[in-house]
Amino acid sequence: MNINIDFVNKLRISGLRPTKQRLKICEVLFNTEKTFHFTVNDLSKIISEKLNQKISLATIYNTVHAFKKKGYLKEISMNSDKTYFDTNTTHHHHFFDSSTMKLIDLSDDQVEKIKINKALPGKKISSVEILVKVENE
Amino acid sequence: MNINIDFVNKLRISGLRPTKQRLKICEVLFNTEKTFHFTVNDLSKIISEKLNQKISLATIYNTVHAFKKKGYLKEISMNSDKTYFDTNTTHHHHFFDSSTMKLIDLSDDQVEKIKINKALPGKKISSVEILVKVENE
DNA sequence: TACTTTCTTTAGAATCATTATAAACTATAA
DNA sequence: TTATAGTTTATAATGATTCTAAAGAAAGTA
Repeated sequence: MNINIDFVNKLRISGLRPTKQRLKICEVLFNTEKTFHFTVNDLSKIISEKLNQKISLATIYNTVHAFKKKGYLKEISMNSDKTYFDTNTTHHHHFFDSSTMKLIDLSDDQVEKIKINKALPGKKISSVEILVKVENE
Repeated sequence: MNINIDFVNKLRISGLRPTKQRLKICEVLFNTEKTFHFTVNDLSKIISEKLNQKISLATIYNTVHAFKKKGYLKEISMNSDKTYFDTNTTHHHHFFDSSTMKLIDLSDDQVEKIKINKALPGKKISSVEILVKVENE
């Protein structure tokens, strides 16, 4: 009946209480087939402008960080004054279009296997991410 | 005689006046075999603490940005609250050690050729950078 | 050399993203 | 219920970076 029942469970399983703020944020982030990239500010605007809801900025930060910690969001490595998050948590890469300042997914199978011929003693690799910068031709 | 004569020329050729602040920053950044990674704050500390010189933070920002624009410095793509720069402007990659929060160079020839099987219409690739995150074993 | 123009430096203010604080509120379990 | 631990919130604080506008320095010209 309620589409949110899944989110309630998901949150509970993760040890996060299903508050209405978190459920609303889940709806925005995960109620779509498509994955997408956003900043905290983007998310805040969607909630206040499109949905006419009021969730404190602090809560949005808290929630995004909690979701990231639980593995429901990924932080994207690139330099920008803002931090970008990605609802696609599978292993993948990104294009960054310098002309539009937009990120575009580059799935792992669209990149031929990366082989790194350097090891750091006592360290293990936790991730390998490619950032491909593009610009208008 | 003066080692700085090179920097004076380099700056002039680039259309930047060789001021004493810029020459001092050149010495710190380029007067060594080794390339290194730094933040504006690191650079500022080296100048004030190690060299006992006083260069305004605004000037350091200005200079670093000017050098980056001229291609003498590269900005490193990774998420951090701070912006990292690299005196190694050749095409290369990085390890980021999450345990120590330090960057380590990964030269281009230590990575087997990256092939990307996705093209974005009307866009051309300007760079391909890999960030390998590592942590203690 | 003297003068003029343009560039540069600077301190301090302003901005902006993010985090901390601490009080009010709410979900949950007993 | 009622206690407890987890959450939300407005607001203040922080910290990196940029802006501003005035003083200073380099380069060009006569």
